[in-house]
Amino acid sequence: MTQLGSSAPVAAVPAKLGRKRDHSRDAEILEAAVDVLAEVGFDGMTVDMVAARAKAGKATLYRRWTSKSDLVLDAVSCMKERDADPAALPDTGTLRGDLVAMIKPHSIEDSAKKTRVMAGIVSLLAKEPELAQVAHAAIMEPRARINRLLLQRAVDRGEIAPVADLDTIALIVPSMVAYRVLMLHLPVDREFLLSLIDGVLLPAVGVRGAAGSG
Amino acid sequence: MTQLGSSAPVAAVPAKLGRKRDHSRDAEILEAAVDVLAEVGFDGMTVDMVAARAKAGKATLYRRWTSKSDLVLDAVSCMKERDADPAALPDTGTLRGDLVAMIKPHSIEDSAKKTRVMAGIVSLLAKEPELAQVAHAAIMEPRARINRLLLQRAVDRGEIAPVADLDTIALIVPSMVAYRVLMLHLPVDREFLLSLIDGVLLPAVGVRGAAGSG
DNA sequence: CAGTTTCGGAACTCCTTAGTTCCGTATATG
DNA sequence: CATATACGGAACTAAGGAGTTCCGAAACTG
Repeated sequence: MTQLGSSAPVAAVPAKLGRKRDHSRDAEILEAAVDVLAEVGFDGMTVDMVAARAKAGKATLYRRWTSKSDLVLDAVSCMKERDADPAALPDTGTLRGDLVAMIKPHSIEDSAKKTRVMAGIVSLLAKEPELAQVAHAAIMEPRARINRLLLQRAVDRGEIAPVADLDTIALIVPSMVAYRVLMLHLPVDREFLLSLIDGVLLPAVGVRGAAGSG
Repeated sequence: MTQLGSSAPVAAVPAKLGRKRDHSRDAEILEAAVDVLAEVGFDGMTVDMVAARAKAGKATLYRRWTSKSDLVLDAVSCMKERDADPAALPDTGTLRGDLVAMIKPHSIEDSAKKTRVMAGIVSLLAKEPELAQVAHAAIMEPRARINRLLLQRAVDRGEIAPVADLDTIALIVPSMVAYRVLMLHLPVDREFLLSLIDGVLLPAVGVRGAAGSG
């Protein structure tokens, strides 16, 4: 029945400390599953691949998850990090400054991997609505959430006019990044993200930047 | 070797007129393949499914295409219609009018199906660069091309300022439609498309529409 | 009306992979 | 040291699907 929530990784455990059910081992296996998923997709992925990558036996995987689908569902849902603390987000005083400050090599790499995972399960989503929800919540929504926050702060400080459709605006960059990775198979680099910010997002919210004039 | 270009559907043939190699039969089979692809994706699709849908024998399929991949490659590339004649595009005098005139039930349905096909092969694109190119050219590029044309006309008539990044702007709507269909599994209806036009695309090119005011 | 060709369809082979079982080993407990 | 538990790994079963082969039936050819 591909039931989720069966295992919550806890970490904060030194290393292998025994032969009791080791929940940090779960996390290692799930991480291996995510890696394989990103590389070959759900249908290209075999349980043996995941076991090998995690240096585990296939039996171990089936002791912890009931099926391949169950494993993948858990792996995807565990990709969701704690929501970023709003106080920890950049606060440069301008919307553009905040958006640009979000562009870091680490976040680009992270985003690319998440998008590749998404690519690996896209064809499943139609059949598995539960996975669709979990995947979106874990992979796509966090970035949109941050964008909504930055935009709302810009509205609150009067930098931009109130936006009618904040949810849609916040999806511009994630959508176009996903398109570029999935459909075009082009890399997402700093330059591309800057062109989205300056050429699409900021103009769309009424900021006339250095790019627009002709 | 998954070679393409092996069959060009001709149509313009009354019906079954003989036992010579019937190229309109190719088109029927390819259409069946596209339908199945849209419904279950590449990995969910079996050659038997396609044969059954086309009321053909599996042997017939293998007489015409060397492999499942070959069949799919041909099917996807045959989805590309002739490029729309620029003269046949709407010409209402305003960019918004042209964009809205492009929203027709037929085109919405067509776009949804194309996007579902794309979803069915996304995970393949990483392994099959040839398919990636063909799929993009057949499925995604035509719509972007139309958008580029409409935008360029608006620039030419002085309605909007010259756009630095026309290619990117033309991808806004296709990207966000794809995102909505693939990731969110929400329907793409007229209302959503209008909200993209008025809430994202037109603001991004500097048209202050009726939607923006708060 | 023979001869030819392609057809639809069924039966078949072969391979991959999900899921199971078994076993020797390593570690913690007492 | 004896016991119990979970482990990694390998061998196994079962099912599904790609690709092949064969055959009787249709329909064009001449």
